[in-house]
Amino acid sequence: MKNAAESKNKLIQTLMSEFRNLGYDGLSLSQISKATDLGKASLYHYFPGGKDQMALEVMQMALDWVQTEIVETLVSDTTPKERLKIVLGKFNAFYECGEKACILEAMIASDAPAIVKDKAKVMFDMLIESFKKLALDTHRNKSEALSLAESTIAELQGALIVSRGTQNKSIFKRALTRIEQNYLKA
Amino acid sequence: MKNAAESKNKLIQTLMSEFRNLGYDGLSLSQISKATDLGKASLYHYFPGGKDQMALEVMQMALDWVQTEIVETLVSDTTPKERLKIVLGKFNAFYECGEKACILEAMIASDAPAIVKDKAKVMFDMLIESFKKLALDTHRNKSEALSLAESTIAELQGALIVSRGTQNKSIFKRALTRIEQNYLKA
DNA sequence: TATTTTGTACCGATCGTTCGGTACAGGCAG
DNA sequence: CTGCCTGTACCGAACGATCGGTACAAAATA
Repeated sequence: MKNAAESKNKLIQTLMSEFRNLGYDGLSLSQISKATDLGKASLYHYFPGGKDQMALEVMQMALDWVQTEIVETLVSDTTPKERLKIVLGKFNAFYECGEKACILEAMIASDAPAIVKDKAKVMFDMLIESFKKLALDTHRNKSEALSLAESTIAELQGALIVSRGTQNKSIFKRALTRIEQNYLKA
Repeated sequence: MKNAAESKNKLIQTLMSEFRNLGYDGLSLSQISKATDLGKASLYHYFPGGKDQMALEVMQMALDWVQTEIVETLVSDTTPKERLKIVLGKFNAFYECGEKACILEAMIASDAPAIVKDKAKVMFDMLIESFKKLALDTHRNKSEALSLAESTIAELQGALIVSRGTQNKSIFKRALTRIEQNYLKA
């Protein structure tokens, strides 16, 4: 059945949304059960490894998304300016203009299992590495490129937190604008 | 007794350290009991309001620190360059070169009580406002000053997360350097 | 019928919290 | 000085609730 993989995908997406809202510890199995309209038995049918596996599969889906939507775009063969614009648009959609938190931050900040945090580390490294490549395509030397890439990811993550904390999503919007300008200038 | 207030201060500092590590949900009363060498019942002597009150008093201490150490420095009468240097040094010390998380982020990311998150919002607003004043003292117009201030706080918060997530504190160090340069240039 | 999916009823552990109490110090009356 | 009183500091034990997780049989689907 083709529908099986699809419905599990939907399931994981729901889990991701919940984890992003509440973090690893903050999200209980009862809440998951409500959010997914599945009894605990059903949840353990799909995720025999329990909560850890749920978090891990959520992270794997996030990793796949980063790989196909962000990394591949950033190393594609269009102009740097265009690559950046596309990627920032995808971020804006994924974070819903700054209203939804980042799953990486949600896991890093809580005391999620080490294996989950390791996935987050891999993703951060991937992101920095691919933004560094972008920066290298805009007349930067290695050191400047690294700094610009790190600045990009940090501003993104930071803006999400501050936007959320102050309930002011224009902060996130301005951060995206700044990131774009950082690559265009000089 | 003057000693009483002092020991409670120490107590709150310990709580802050624990909350920063694990977030609101991740930190249990049993862990607090161990970390403070106080029985759970004793904790309710100091904090009749329970865990909520503990988090709230931690946030109040953070707010006082922000007010006296950061805001007051940023609006003092030395040169902008010097004010910035002092403040960044204090951040670097407080976050232990990027190894310790921010209490604001820890609370915002978890599902802490609304009253706790409100305190975080106040602090974010204070921080942005005072960095904006600093930016206004360096030939910026209002719009640029706001953007620079938001960028400062976002990079700070973001660098903390990325540093922690990748276990690479040089990321935090470079972020501080970038922040400094952002104010010095243009 | 064979397999996948689910509801129900549980489990031990831990959650945040409260109760009933002890130990001890300072103030005050005799 | 003695004996009593009161307040602060603290703790062991237990509370009800919920945690993450399991066993198993009925139900749905193929």
